[in-house]
Amino acid sequence: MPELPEVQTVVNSLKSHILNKSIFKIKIIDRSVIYNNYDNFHILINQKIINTFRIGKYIIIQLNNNYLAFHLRMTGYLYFSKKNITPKKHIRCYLQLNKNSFLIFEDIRRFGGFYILNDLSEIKNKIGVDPFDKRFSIDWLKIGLNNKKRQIKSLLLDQKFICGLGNIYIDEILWHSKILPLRKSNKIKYKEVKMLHLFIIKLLNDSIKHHGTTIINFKYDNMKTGNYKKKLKVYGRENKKCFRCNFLISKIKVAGRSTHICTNCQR
DNA sequence: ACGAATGTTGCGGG
DNA sequence: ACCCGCAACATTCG
Repeated sequence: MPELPEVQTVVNSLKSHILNKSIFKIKIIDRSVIYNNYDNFHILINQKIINTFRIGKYIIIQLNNNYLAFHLRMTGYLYFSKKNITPKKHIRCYLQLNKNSFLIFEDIRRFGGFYILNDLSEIKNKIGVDPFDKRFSIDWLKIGLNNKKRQIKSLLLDQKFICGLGNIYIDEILWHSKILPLRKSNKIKYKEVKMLHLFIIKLLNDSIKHHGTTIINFKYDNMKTGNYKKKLKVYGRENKKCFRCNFLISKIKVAGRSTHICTNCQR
């Protein structure tokens, strides 16, 4: 579920609670939550949290000597709590920061987890350009799209190309840009690239302002949900009227993912 | 009641 | 290079 705006929302909500606190205790309830280095996790004890930020869809927690890189995948929920409420069913691990401070990771489907890293190169090497990076320009996007012959939606889903977009925002961005998701990336015209570039930035920013989109599971802080769902134009609106032309929105599969389009005004 | 679907990613195979 | 299907897993929907 969580895409860039949801991940940013989580980072923003955690920051003031966890910054400058040290790790006092680590409880791993489900071993599969650590993507690497399982045996080493005790090295984190007594390290201080000196920063937290986002890279792509990763939540980075910077410590004195290491980084934790959390990925929420579909149903991850990372939040700060003043109480230890670990008997809850889907809690996979937690960090106790001090007597009344816990950083808790819940995950219903158990796909999420974190890496323990010495530096961020491993993460940076496996993802592409962030939409808020200076490198993300119209010309860069044009070259990147036209160098490949992939379905535009499939390419936008590829985190090695652009990191942070996912199924919901891609449907929304393509609707705003009036582009069908099945179009080949090398056939996208300059004018369309300009639209894509504009709406990628605009929709992500708008969504961050609304604390992201909650369809089913996404939560941040203490059970708060995102409000951007109200702004969605196509996602989840199959058989409803297109806000631009009143044609009925249809739902198809593209790149194996549910995809919402207006076949009248997207070309 | 049971198969399908759910916002993610990574892999193997054609 | 690119596309597809499947896998990981738990829950909900039709």
